[in-house]
Amino acid sequence: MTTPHQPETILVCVAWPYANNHLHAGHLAGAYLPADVFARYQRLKGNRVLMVSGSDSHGTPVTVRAEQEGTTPEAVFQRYHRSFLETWKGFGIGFDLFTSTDTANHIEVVQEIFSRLLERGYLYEAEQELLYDPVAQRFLPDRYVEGICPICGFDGARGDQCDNCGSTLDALELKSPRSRLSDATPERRASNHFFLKLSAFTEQLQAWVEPKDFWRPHVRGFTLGMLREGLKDRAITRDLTWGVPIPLDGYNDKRIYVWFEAVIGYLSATKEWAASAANPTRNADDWHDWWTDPSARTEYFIGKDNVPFHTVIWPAILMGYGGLNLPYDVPANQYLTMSGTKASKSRGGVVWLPDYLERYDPDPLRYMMTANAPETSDADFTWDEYVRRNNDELVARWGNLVNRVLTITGRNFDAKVPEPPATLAPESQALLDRVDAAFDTVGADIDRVQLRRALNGAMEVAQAANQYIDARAPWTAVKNDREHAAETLYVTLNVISGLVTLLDPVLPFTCATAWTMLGHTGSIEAGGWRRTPVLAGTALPAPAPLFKKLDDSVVTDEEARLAAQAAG
RNA sequence: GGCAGGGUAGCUCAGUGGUAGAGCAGCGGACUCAUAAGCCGUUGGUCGAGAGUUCAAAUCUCUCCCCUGCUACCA
Repeated sequence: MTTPHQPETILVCVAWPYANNHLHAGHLAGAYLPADVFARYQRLKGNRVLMVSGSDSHGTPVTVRAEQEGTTPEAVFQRYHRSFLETWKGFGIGFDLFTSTDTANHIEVVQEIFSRLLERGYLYEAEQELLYDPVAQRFLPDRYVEGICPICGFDGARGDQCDNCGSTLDALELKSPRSRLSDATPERRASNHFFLKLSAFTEQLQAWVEPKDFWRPHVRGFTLGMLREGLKDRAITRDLTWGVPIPLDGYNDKRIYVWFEAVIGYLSATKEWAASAANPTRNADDWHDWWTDPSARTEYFIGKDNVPFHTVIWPAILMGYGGLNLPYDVPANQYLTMSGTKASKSRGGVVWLPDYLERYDPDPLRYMMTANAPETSDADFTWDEYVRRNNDELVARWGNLVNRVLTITGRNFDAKVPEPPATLAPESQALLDRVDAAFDTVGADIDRVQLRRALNGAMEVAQAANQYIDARAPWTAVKNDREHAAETLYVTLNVISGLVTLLDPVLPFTCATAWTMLGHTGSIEAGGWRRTPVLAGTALPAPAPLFKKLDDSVVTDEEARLAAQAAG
């Protein structure tokens, strides 16, 4: 039983992936999957949801990859942008718009924000001394410089940090510095840049974050700690030619840098969507509904490495600009580790998503990553656990429940939903009540982005249904008490119907199949966040298993694949 | 070094003041509709270490140890 409610307006913002490589399992677990589960639930609930993100086409990694391949940043970005779109399709990540930072609209929005912040005195120009690679003819970010650590003497320390002793460094301190791009010795050069006056927002940010007691402890704690230490102004421009141009004369060789510009993508994507054919009203001003109506919720799904940009820098930009909604929540996930090691685009040893889809179905990975999501601490992915969850939980507990009930009904009741008695037995009514109540509890969990708990709550109902069936043994009753069996199957089919909707946010592909096997027409989403009743007499199509049981050889095969990848 | 998160059964993890929990693995049992799945029972933990507060602490305070991440020109 769900209570009627006013539809909410919710913007689901998801991190913008660097378009410099394919996506791996860590991306999915960290941001894209939780965002999609959340958005699917909100749509089922009848809320007005817009889910946006896009490829980050700028940034050093894209440029570096292009140089390594002897091609252009545009070509690199285009290639991986297409890969991302395929990945979303394959895993059912339902963006309303997945654009990129390489659009005229985005550039316009970024420049408008830049100009207003400059006008208001939140940007200022100052000179800074940087390392320049004379061979590659580029200024070097700290981490692209290597040299001898001034603290421990380790040769191979990066400009930002020494991997040997863990010290935080300034690239200018390194002894015998060399560029990681060309091996050349970098030279010092002064350059003028625009700085964002973050220091001006410390108190305002503190007052904003302090009451957010519903934020995840690691997100809120990290943010408050950072504010306590005090914010330093940051340069938001770079000496580059690939990026958003500065909207002033005389800065042709400089660009606005990604960390300032990419977060603005949430706003520019909303504007792009509003003006596009995807918006039913075709009213370009609709972006206001998500950004200037204070009742709208904006939720940001990101990995923990992205927290400062979404709880400090982006809010500061919004405060400086004025009149736009600040983030409601930033449910950042921790990391997904691969058999104990951190997933990394560069280091390998990861499960690449396009590769996964060539061999397996999307729902089992969606399930596994929701059940074991890195919500409070890092979570480990192992193929052993993947196979176990698939076989024990999806196949055995849930898929088998559907299959056994549909099979018994098909064989004994002419493939039609049996007629229940006028009054249901107490245990029958209790089970139906339990499913209906789960819509409130599971829904509340998803709304707070406690997806692990939500999924667990739904799966407990599946377990209760198995217990109910076992206790009432319809396979026996069908021979000596048909009415008893009819009641059991009628009730269980209805419980399954509820479970299909409860599980749909996590398992959209298999739930769509199960939905039709229950004789329902239309979409699950149209049915809403409630148990869609299965009516007596409805014809049931022939059932088929929802999930495939996986052989243990999957574990050894995939582990060998990972090992080969890490070695090669 | 600083900051943050975490350290609970063999494994993956719930559990923020009131007699230690789930799933899996192990062991035993009853059933047989179902992808040999499902169900019942059971073995197993000095809740990282120590001290403190309390009638009572996994849960609050302090110290220490270990793991992970961040430390702001990677985003």
